[in-house]
Amino acid sequence: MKRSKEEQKKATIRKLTEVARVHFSAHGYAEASTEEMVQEAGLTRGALYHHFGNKEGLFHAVLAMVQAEIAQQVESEAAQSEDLWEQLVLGCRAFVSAAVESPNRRILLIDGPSVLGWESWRQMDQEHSMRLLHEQLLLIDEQGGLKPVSIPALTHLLSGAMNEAALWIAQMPDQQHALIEATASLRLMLDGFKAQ
Amino acid sequence: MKRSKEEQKKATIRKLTEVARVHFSAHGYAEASTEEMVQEAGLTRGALYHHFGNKEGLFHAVLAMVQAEIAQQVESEAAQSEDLWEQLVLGCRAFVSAAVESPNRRILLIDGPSVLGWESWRQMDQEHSMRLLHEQLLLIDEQGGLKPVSIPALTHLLSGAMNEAALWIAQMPDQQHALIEATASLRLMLDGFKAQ
DNA sequence: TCACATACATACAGTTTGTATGTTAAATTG
DNA sequence: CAATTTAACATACAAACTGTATGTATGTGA
Repeated sequence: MKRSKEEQKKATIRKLTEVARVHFSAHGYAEASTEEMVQEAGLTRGALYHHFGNKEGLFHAVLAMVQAEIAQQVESEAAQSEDLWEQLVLGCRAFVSAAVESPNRRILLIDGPSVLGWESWRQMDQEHSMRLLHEQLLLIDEQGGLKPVSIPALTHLLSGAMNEAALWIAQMPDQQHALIEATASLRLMLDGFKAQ
Repeated sequence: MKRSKEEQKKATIRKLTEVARVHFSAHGYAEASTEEMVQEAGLTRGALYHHFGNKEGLFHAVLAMVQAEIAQQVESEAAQSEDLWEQLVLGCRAFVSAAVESPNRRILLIDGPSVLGWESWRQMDQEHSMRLLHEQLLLIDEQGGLKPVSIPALTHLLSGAMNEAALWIAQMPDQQHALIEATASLRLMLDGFKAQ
């Protein structure tokens, strides 16, 4: 049984990120021990530092995975409608739903900005979910669907609102109901920007 | 020169929190060394652990100070108007302005949730700025000023939007202009909830 | 096939947090 | 007012953790 080096590498990276995702989301970045993670992955810390440089590098890779997953869910959910505005609402709800999930929440919303710094975190977001939000708002604006407003400012406000919504929902006893309430509020919020 | 123990205690706590606030906001929680902080305060780590229990306890005290300061600024700014709705807008702008400031931003918005956990952080917020926001929304609602909406959900959405706005503004080249744009967007956002 | 690169493992050093113990001065009490 | 206690620290130490330097084995290209 001899795997090529490339296969080996891919497998190691995947195993480590998967294990790390669990530890980071369960215990938080600071409390997640590199030693415990590599042991659970059947490796040593040598492998971690070889592939990711340091602990932060591993976290970065995990966050990238989370971001990509969520963005994909948002995109496919938004594609359910033909109407630009309805796409926006569907995408927003999909984002909140995905961000609430425990394998994502802490990594994406709590530790992400703290570990990588807000600017790095934001840049990653720009390449995933936030990009979708921004592009959608631009599309709507092009068709005159928005009141005159700074699109970047609006994008950030909405993004922040949704992030907080996810964290709020996560700790509510009835999450399903909380999601409905948050979505309703979000819809009204969006209405404020709609050109009549 | 003999100070009473109570005076000594107060002075030590104040000195430590002040130094810690600088270190936490400049380097972040994880990179702020307890040894460096107590040295700069002219003490040893014994004093820190005596008064605050651990590093997290010190951070908690610093964050409480930051929260209290900001809440006071929000409250006094909102008091400039008689109109409930205008008070809300003024308070929101004051909050963003205060949260942008570098002695506050990282501690309040980046490291706070990560270090204390979102629920503890949120609970502290509930006792300060967020309480003001929530009460103001309730007041407006009592007078029929709001569309039918879940006030808690709305409170969180707005709070999240403002937090993100502060982080966005902070890294813009022209912060003054960014604050104006964010405030304008926020006003539209609030308009979405206004009963006509 | 032979030199090299890659994917790790191992060993070690440096830092940092937290705790346990000691010390001094103020406060309390008999 | 003397004796005792207690609070505010300082000091010393243990444990954990990250990062780095080095070693090794295996695959790969010339």
